[in-house]
Amino acid sequence: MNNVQEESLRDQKKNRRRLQILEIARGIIATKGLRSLKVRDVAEAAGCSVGSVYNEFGDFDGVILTVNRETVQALTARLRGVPAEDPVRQLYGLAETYLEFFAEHANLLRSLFEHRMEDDRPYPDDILQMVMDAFALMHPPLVRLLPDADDVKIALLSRTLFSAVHGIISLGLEERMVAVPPQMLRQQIEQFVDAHLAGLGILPVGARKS
Amino acid sequence: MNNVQEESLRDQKKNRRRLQILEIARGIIATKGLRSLKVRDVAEAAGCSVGSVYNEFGDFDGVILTVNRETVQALTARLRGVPAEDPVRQLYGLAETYLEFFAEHANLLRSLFEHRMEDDRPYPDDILQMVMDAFALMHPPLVRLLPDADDVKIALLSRTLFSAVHGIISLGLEERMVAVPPQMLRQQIEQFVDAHLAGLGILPVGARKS
DNA sequence: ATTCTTCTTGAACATTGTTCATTTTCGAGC
DNA sequence: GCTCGAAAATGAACAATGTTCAAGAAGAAT
Repeated sequence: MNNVQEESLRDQKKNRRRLQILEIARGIIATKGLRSLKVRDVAEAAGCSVGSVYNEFGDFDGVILTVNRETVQALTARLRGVPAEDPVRQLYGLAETYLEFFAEHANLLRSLFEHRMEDDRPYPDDILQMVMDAFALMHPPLVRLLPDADDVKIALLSRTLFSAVHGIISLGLEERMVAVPPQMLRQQIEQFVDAHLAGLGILPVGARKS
Repeated sequence: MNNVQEESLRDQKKNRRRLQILEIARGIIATKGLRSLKVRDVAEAAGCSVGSVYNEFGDFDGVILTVNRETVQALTARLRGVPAEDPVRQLYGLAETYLEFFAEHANLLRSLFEHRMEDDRPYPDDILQMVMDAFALMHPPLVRLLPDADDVKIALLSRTLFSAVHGIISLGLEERMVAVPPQMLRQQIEQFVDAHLAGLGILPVGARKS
């Protein structure tokens, strides 16, 4: 069969509109929060009817989930860009990059972590898996730093450590909680990772100041 | 003036109904999640009209916020019950008690941390303050363990550490994320606190095993 | 050009938060 | 006890928003 997608005019329009809807939805979530996302607003801004949104995404959750999927993809791409030469620096870098990304896209991240499905339908597995994979990015550097440790334990440690960083950042950036003044967050994160690595018997980065 | 509240029949009914509404709303949130909470369901279960719910709480957010307020109060009460003899044990106890409480009332805690107000109205200050106070409960034991440290730094450390524990627990208990197998969470938390305290130069609890 | 398939539309419907004129209930003064 | 005014309760109506679907439009196939 001929897989050289000779895209039909119909498909072109469909794809263009799909991207447009997503861009608009993402913009609304990012600027005004998930709770302000309304089907009619999206449809109007995209210049189509509400029915088309449903045609394309099944239901409104479908739009949200697609945005969330792209959010975690963007996050993963950013995290993968952290240099891996030095494992300790890599861990710092992952935490700080997560902080940067979260600060830039706070509402998108909240949509990813806080959105609940209607009824009790399960969250799509692929998104869960991608989040897990992102949180597992601390695994390789930890393996290098703790070569004698059990791999399963390191996997757990990776998720625990990343979850801890996530907690510090997500609460710290929540202006309503004012848990930590934002300008201090980066420093707090650094000290936190520092102390934790020291507790694991790993040399702090201070010993190798550039 | 006579403050010996001789409660009128009217006030009795009002208070009884208020408590009833809250109990029903809390039950629905706890069992089916915040998203399943509907005015009409609450009103019907409480045997009154929807108007009465509005009379008592202003709007529906008022019901949710009142439940959230009581949740953080209950949490604080539980955390205050952690023995304070030994500061290290106290820190462990706070983390484990938070885990217990979160596991028992996961949906109520999620309502507390994830609920967004309509429009952009601010979250009530008193609730924020109570959450902050709860997260500051690690302050006293940390002061005892780090007597030479700056008090402001310890305050930040307290919130950072508690936020980290919160992150580990909230993601770990999120079945949809399956970040950490629940039965291992307690152990993970223990190891986490352990490593972090060690990193701060504090003797691990192993050195003082009972 | 005709037909067939598919997509689009938007009005209608369903659900749910909110309001408010009316009715009911309670308490105070007689 | 009765009456009256204040306060509360009511629930129908309204508003906002997610969802469906019959009818029409647009593109593809012949």
